[in-house]
Amino acid sequence: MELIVTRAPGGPSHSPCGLPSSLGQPQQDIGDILQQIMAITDESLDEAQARKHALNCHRMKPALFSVLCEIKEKTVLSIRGVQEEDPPDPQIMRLDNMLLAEGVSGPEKGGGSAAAAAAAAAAGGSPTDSSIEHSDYRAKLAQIRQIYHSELEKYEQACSEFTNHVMNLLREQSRTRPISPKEIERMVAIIHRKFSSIQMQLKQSTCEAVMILRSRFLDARRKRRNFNKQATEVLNEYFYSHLSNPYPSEEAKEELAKKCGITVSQVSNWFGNKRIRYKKNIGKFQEEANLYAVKTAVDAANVSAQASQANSPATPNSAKHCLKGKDVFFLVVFFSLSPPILFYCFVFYSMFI
DNA sequence: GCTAATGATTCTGA
DNA sequence: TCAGAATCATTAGC
Repeated sequence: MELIVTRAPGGPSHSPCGLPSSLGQPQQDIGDILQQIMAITDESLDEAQARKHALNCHRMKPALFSVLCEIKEKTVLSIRGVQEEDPPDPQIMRLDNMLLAEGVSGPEKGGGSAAAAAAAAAAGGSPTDSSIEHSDYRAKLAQIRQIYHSELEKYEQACSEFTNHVMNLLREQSRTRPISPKEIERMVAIIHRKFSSIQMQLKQSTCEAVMILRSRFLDARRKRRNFNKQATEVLNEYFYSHLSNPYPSEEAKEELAKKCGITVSQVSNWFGNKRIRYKKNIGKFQEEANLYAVKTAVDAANVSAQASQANSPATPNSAKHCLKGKDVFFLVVFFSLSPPILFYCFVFYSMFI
């Protein structure tokens, strides 16, 4: 690098801009200009503007600028290669994929319908229940989506504003110091990187919110629904009619599940709970046991009566009604008697029918 | 709001 | 692996 500084022949001792045009020695001249540049930051804004203007008009400015360009070029060369393009952040990619899969980012697709449906099935709810759950889930997901997009828009706007501001500043500064377009690009990249870390936090928070929503929705215990009356009756009938061995086989469980409109594991849970609770408090369940014993007996009797009726077509309908009246009677008797007597009553009832 | 009932989960032992 | 036991969380009735 060689800097040739020449004094304007016969020129004034001060430049038209008010700066001393020379100080006798070229080196001293350059040193003075540099000192003035460095001092700009310590000055007030108005003073700095005036000083900037004066420096821009200084006759030594082009020479100094070219030197700075030369130094800058070397510096940039030395750091070139260090600032390579960053590979896409795997964490951001994961978050993006998740948000896309959940329907939070990307096109709206009735986000999480599959999750909602799966959760409804897992909870064993009725179709009506599941549709209510489904719409609830979708509404909450839509809320998350809306917040996410509005925040994202804010960040993007802030990022763009800040980038423009910095670019304008650098362009302005490029008049007094050498700033290449590449440097401006690099600065923009740095700003974007900073903003993308903020964006990542937003994405992470959104993912967490979706996860919480999903876990709440999928947590069957939170959304426990009592089985309907018919299902409970079917299960109780089986339980009390197999009281000596209330352990349904897999086939029986499947059949019960089908009858009750619940899953096999729900049937298993029900029998597990029932066995333990019955064992713990037999007295409490005795009445229920009696009821189902009678019900089973009545059903059996009805089947038997229907069979005999089929064999003797002359039997009048009134007989059937009479039988039903007796059923009621025996039901009353069953409830009013103690369990040991019930057994004999049941035997008597069977014989009588 | 309290309490009993109930479905689900978790832990333990055979 | 399955059943028993304890416990949790929710629902329903008062």
